[in-house]
Amino acid sequence: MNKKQDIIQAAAHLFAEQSFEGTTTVQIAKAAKSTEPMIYYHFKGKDDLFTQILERASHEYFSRLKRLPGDTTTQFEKIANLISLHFYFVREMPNETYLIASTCPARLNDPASICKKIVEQQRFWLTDYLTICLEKGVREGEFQRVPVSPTVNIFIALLNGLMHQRGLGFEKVEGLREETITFCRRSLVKKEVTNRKRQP
Amino acid sequence: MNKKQDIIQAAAHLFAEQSFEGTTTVQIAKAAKSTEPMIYYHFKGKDDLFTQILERASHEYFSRLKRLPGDTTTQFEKIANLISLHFYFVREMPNETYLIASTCPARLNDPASICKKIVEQQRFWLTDYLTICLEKGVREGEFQRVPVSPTVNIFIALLNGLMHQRGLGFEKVEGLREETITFCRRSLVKKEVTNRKRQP
Amino acid sequence: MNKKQDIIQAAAHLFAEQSFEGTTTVQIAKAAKSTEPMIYYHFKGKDDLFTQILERASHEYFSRLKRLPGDTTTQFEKIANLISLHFYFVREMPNETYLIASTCPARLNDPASICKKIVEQQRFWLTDYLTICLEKGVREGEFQRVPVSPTVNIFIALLNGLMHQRGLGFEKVEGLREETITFCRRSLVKKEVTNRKRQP
Amino acid sequence: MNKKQDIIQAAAHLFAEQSFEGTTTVQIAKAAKSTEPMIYYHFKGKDDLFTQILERASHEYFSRLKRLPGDTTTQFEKIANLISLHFYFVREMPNETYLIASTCPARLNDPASICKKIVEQQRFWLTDYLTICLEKGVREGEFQRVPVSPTVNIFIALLNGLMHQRGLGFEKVEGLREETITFCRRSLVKKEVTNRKRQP
DNA sequence: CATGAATGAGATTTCATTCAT
DNA sequence: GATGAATGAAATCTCATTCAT
Repeated sequence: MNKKQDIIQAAAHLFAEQSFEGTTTVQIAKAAKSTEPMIYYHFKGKDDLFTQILERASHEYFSRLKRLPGDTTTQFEKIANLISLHFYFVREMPNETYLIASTCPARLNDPASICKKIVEQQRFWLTDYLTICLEKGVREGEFQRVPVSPTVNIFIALLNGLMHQRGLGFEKVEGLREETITFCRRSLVKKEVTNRKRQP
Repeated sequence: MNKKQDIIQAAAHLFAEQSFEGTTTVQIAKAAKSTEPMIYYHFKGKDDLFTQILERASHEYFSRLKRLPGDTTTQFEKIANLISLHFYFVREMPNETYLIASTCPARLNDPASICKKIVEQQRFWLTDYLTICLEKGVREGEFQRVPVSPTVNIFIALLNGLMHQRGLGFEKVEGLREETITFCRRSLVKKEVTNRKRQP
Repeated sequence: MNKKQDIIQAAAHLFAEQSFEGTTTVQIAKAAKSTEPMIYYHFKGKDDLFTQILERASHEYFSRLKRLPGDTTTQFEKIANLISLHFYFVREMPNETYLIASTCPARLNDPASICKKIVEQQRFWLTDYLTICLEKGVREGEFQRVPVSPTVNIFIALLNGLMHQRGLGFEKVEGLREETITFCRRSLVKKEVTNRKRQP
Repeated sequence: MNKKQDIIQAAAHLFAEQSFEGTTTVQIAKAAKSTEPMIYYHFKGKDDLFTQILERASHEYFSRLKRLPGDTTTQFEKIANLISLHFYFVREMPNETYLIASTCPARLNDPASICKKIVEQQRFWLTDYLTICLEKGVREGEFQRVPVSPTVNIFIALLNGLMHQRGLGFEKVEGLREETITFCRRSLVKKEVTNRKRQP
């Protein structure tokens, strides 16, 4: 179980850095301090290795999404949690995040690929989660009167952009998570409410 | 000059869909209804073809950035223009946008690649543009007191996310551009200012 | 069209000598005085090359079978013709004959293989041809009262055995074709008839 | 001694079905419900396993040949016995028969292989046996005046064809053995003799 | 006897690139 | 400009064999 993990780690790293096709099995073997046949001992092939990496990563990602608390006092807290989750995920699994956000969209044409499944599931889940938040928040007067559907998409784009941090050199920026949340709060939450909360 | 264009178009499309490494010269030739040797007649090689596509695209992108008006009445207008520019660019050159946003980050390790140049230049330019906007806007009381550096990065992430529309299935969403601008305005521009502007 | 023929020739020879799996593409390329990629230029792969060889061979074989004259004066002539045909075929296309007779039966488990098709077609055709001959010959008093079905199978076994000459070292045996025919005539054709024919 | 037998059985079956080269040690191990290292515990290697299978089979085959009664009343009985022997052998050891008849001829080029030994020995033995039978039978007036050498080869071809039953779908044909003998008797044995034998 | 893991050698296949025409 | 054929280099994958336990 040791070598297999090494291979997965090495491959995830290389796939994220060089793309799936741009990474050779020799490179993976070398990076994992193993040999090519070992890859084929543990995996059915390069595709399978890729699939397993993405399956692990997406499993972790979606299980985190599902574990998000449903009983927050405000709707915005839910959105803040969602943003934080993505920041933490990027930090803990940078390679995997990058694979999901970047490699997957490029592979949507192959319907057999897990990529299609992941991207669709992610889109569906985020849309669902955000739609409910926004509708409730607007209805209950917590949020401004924003049009739900486009706003949902703006959030998805933002989260997706944040998942690309690795390629954008955001690692060193301090306080980005908190500020992203604040940025969104200012846009969504009604002024009066915010002020009242902060003033006392 | 006809065939060359065909090749560029075909290649841009395939590179965006399958990544650079995942696309073969045979595929390009076939998609361009031409032959492999023709590719080598017009380009030095696959790398050169890729480079030329990105050069054209980035040239267009940066020249649009540079043509952004510098004499707007408000700072937010500048930001709105920047957002709009990205929406228009994505719509007009979807493949190229995708290449810049998605393929490039994966190729930052190769220092010879234009990718590095483009990504760095883009990051530099956007940072510069947004920093000036935000500092001025904050200083002049148009914007709320946002911390400049993180906010700049949030914008970059958002723009980057928007450039991935192709992979996110945003094509059908109506009014996304306008709503993105509104979303950012609500977050940045001081209420009083906005209200004053709109009320009279 | 030159190199392609060379490859086919070389491959047919090697496949017959060493079996399909026992023959490597390097060997084929070398024997054809060509290179491995050339094989893949002309054929989809080793399987395809094998398939094309067998298709050519079986096409030739079956078209010869179909060209057998139907208007012979005696039924035995038909059988003699069938035997001769196999001798000539073995002599002209020894490798291909060997492939059909020897490689094919070993590949009957793969239903996608042409092998299955060829073997079944051959069996069907020979059975048909021989059954008609024998039934007619028996009915008309030319042949002795032989049970048709087993006799058909004996002929098929005999023809199959003759197709293995290459592996049995029969090349040098003189007069084998004629004697095979005579052997079968003696067994099938009624004495009186034979005598009458020969005596006058 | 249990596992070793399992391996031999599994290997014989697979070799017959897929050829030696087309069968992998993993397949053998799996089919024998054992593991690869077990194969190497019992055999020196794949070659050795193959050799042992063929040695057993050919030993059994040749010892049956040698046990054929030499004191029959007629020469044709000897031939009938030879034919029967092959039928029984095929039925009892179908895989092994197939290996001898089909795999061996394809491996005649490798002089180290037992295949060469078996094929040559078989050919030699059958030629010897049949030649003596035929010469004696002709000389003593039991047989018609057939040319010995070609007729020997016809028999060898026929026996060889019968050994391929497995690949020809003869399993279901009833009475094939008896009819094969009758077929040959009619061709060889003088009418008068036959009649005399049968009439009283 | 038994097995999971490992490996060197080599087989099949792909691909960017070029040559001859 | 254009193309069919060719090729060197390398990528993916397989497999007989062995090691450590």
